[in-house]
Amino acid sequence: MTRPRPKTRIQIKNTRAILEAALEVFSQHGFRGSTVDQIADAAGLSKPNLLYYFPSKEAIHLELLAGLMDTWLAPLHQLNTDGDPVDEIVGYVLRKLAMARELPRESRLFANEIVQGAPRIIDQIEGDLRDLVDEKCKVIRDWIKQGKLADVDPYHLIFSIWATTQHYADFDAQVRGILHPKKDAHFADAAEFLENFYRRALAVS
Amino acid sequence: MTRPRPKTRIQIKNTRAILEAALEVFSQHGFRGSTVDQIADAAGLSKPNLLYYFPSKEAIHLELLAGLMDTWLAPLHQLNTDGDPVDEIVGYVLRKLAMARELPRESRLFANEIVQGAPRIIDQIEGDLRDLVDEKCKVIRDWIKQGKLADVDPYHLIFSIWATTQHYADFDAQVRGILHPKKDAHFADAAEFLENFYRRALAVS
DNA sequence: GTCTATAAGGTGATAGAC
DNA sequence: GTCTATCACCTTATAGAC
Repeated sequence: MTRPRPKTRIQIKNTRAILEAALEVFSQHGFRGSTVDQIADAAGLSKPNLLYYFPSKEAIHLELLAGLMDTWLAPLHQLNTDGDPVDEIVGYVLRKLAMARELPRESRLFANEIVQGAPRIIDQIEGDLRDLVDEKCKVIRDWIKQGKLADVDPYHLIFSIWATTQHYADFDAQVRGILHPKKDAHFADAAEFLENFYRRALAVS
Repeated sequence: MTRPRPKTRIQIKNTRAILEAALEVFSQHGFRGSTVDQIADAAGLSKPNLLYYFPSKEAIHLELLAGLMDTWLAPLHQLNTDGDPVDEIVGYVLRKLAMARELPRESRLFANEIVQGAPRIIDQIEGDLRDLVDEKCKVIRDWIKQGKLADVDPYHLIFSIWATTQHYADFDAQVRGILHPKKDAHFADAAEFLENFYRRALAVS
């Protein structure tokens, strides 16, 4: 029941192995579709041993989501008030696209959770995430007022950036199915498309 | 085992009730997260009675996906070679957004399936869907050659349209969480944002 | 056509030996 | 800390009465 406190090297190693395995399994099958057995196998532990480290399947899922929130929000955090507005937005788009390429499992973990109504994460969405988005939307509004950016709704701009970039991680199976056998390394094409697209759409005319 | 062939009124009614209930349940919890019990309850039938109409849970899921493919593809089908290119693309965007508003369950049904690797639908993606996309991408390429549209990769343009519009259905929980309590009817704002956005990005300069 | 009852196997979690 | 064994429950699907 009580989790081990004074962490030995082996405890740290096993905890990490469990979280890594859980990310792999949860991102692929969703919470309900994943079994403790699968995670234990992937982590190289027995089921009871895994449940010695975490009290329940839900506890693993929660720790994963909470632990990844910072990584998830980092690219938006970096949006810099003092930079060139269009460059800043494009930079955000490209950072987010890089994250979809490098951390697709993390993206799908969140996608699975949100598509199903975000039951285990709604508090974080209406907390840290909303606060950060509100803050950055004010910055974008200022840029627009100063005539440095086309007049667009900042919230829907951010939604569009999330949608277009995460699409390449979350709907990877579809993207590959459509592009196959034409293209393999489609991320470079996506980056070029998105950069040009956002530059054209956001430039003041 | 054998499904009823000469369909009586009650059989038609029950089959429809099952598919309607299955759409509700599958779109909310995914395939693995849904139980036959839930679907039977939602359809107002007993579990054995439901399994008299469909041989298995998977059969219901398959019939749902196959039956919705046409609806799913209709907005892209309507893309008209002879229309004004920018208007045609914007029209497609708005039809797709309207579909996200009016048929969010259908959108989430596909989203759940694709996020998890599209195991039960990959053939349709690499079949009908890919053929249609290939066809329409040729049309878009022609428009670009004729100088009627900005030079963009047509495949990634279509991906961006899917992403930005379906986002409002698939990630509804997040959109509401961010916008709450500011806005309720955000679809009108989304439509305005997307129309202006695609017009600016696609106009020849 | 619809029901009750139940088979058959999976699943989260625990007990207790080592 | 880790294991084997097991419990209690859930879930898909079927059998057979009505």
